Amino acid sequence: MSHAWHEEMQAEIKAGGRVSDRDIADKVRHAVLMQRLPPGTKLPEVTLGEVFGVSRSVVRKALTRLASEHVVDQRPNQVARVRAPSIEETRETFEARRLVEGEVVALLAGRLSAETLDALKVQAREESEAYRRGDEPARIEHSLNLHHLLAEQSPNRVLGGMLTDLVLRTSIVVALYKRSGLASCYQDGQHDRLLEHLADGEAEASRRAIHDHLHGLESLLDLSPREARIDLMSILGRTPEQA
Amino acid sequence: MSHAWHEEMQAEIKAGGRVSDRDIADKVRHAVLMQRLPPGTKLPEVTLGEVFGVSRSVVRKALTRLASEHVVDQRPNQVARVRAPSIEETRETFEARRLVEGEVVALLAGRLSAETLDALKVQAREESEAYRRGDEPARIEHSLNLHHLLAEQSPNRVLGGMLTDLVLRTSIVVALYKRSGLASCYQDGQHDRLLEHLADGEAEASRRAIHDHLHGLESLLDLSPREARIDLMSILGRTPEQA
DNA sequence: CGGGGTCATTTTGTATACAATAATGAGATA
DNA sequence: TATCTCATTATTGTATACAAAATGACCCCG
Repeated sequence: MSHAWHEEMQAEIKAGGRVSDRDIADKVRHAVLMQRLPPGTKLPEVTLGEVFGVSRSVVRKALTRLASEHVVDQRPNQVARVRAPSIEETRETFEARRLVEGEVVALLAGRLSAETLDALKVQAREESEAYRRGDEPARIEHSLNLHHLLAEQSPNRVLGGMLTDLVLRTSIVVALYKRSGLASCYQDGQHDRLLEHLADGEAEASRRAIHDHLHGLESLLDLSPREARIDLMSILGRTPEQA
Repeated sequence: MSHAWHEEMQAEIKAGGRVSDRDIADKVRHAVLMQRLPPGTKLPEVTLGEVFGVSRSVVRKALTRLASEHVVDQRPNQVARVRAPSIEETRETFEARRLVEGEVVALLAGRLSAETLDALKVQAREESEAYRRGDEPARIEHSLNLHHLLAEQSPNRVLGGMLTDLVLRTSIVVALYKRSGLASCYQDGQHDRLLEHLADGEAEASRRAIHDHLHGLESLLDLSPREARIDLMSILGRTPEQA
């Protein structure tokens, strides 16, 4: 674990009251999303416990939760690590998300209340503004909020839950495989177009918009199998940062 | 928890060696599927621990795992219970499964090896035979095996994992909402038809076959909202069996 | 210089003790 | 008789101790 993140967490802890396993999971998940904890990072139970001021029991539950979300790799008798999905899994995650999110927005088209539509627009605008001023963390945050809102609003809650999971997994692999040159994966206007179709009640157009959006996002990644960055890393045992 | 199940488990434990949280989760999951543990059944940690001869630590992990699979309801400071999905959730689960399993079989059409195709046919035949001789538990087992095989063979492993989850959840609600008069939810020949389309490489026909199969299955359930069996049960605090 | 094995260290797995919270039931009161 | 209160009990939440396993370093030997 990185020392910067370490101290940041401890500071936050002092302020608040007790921390639950959910709190820990939230913080770790967020750190992974923000690339503060790169894939392969070890997450020893005692260390995490010290960071958050709780015992291993609570940490273990948090790690188990994160493992069920595919954020962390938890194998028997081994320290948990931030997961590093393969290139193949990345493609499959995108395919799955296209299927599920496409269906969700198709179901959602024309059914959104004015309030939620406004909330979605706010996130889209904030995202675009964050992009313009070069604030990538904020940009990611707002993009995530937008898709998370869509998942929450899904008339089909089961599909909504699956979508929440897929949005998380997609974000992780985007952070992992983003072309090194690229500063951001922002695609101008795509969210706005989706929102228009949703407001107009055009189910199939909404589905297409999401498909295009996700295909575009995937195409911004470096998924060339030759390099096999991850495999090399794990094979060579190069662990980004230890506790 | 029922006493019959209780003793059965203890007997099994004596035979085998140590039990892991995964073992416990497997056994409980299976019992739920087989309706040995009806929805709402309390699952106190100490009791389960005694049954399986382990301490609460292991039981807790097993319960957490089952909760992430939506088999069990685990709320803070309350005893875990076998989940009782609502009628609404039942419909949504079926809808989600149609989407996902439809896509999986479409991807799978024409890509199955002769061996797996044979394995699938074996399960279909065994299911039909179990139905004919009135062995409902065996019938369910083979039907589950068939769909589980499909999920495992999915070229897209992410979709495959989601399908595994949905097959489980569907089975639970089928057990819950099966029309009381019906002895079985077997639909003659539907699995065979699907297998034919898969062998012939007809993706869209396979998708339709699954859709029909699942619509048919759903129509065999008693999903009339007036009765609201579950809600009544939970409101009246009627707990099927205590520990 | 490299391979392999042994031992100390680290880390997880499990059980248990105690604290905190929720469920239960008895008894008093209207 | 119904209901409210409060003590009792049952159950989960958390921390800790010890066992088991993996890790890593070191040394020996080829």
